Amino acid sequence: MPIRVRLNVMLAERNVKSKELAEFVGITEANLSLLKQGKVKGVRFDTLERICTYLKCQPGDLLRHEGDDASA
Amino acid sequence: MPIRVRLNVMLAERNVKSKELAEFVGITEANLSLLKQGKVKGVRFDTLERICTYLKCQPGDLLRHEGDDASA
DNA sequence: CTAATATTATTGTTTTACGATAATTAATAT
DNA sequence: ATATTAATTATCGTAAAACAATAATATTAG
Repeated sequence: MPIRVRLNVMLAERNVKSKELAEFVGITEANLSLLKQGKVKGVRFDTLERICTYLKCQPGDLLRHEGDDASA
Repeated sequence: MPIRVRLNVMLAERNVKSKELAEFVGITEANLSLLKQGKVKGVRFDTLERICTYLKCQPGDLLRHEGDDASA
């Protein structure tokens, strides 16, 4: 069970455009899109940090580890 | 304000040895130590995932973004 | 349709996570 | 003190991948 990137949800909730976040973070829209779609294998902390700063959230809001709960 | 890696705390709380976590995750003790000390610039999701699995925790328990609260 | 936004695709570069190893430094006994 | 264990730090090397730059498609909205 992988780590799920919830950036998509966060952006939708706050009605933040990819472009403005990408500009603030300092990465291209293309790469931000890949991150949003969960198509990257990892993330650098400085990138994560800037995203958190802009969205005023914690890494835990963006990254979720699903599948270790024993809720039957 | 950077991302703080709280792995150190988590291991201490659960009394987990670096060696056993390193073996489970599939990385060397040396690299796990670097991650623990916050001396890496990023992390791969599959590594993060295995750590979360072993510690039965969420990424948010391991990574914290500090310094964006406006508690005056 | 047009226009704005977002995704995907390509190519290339640079960064770096990580392995492998060894040495050093704590701790924890004995 | 001295083993024994655990953890950190240090080198060197490599493979992976984050990222840039760009262009081509979607997707969505008017």
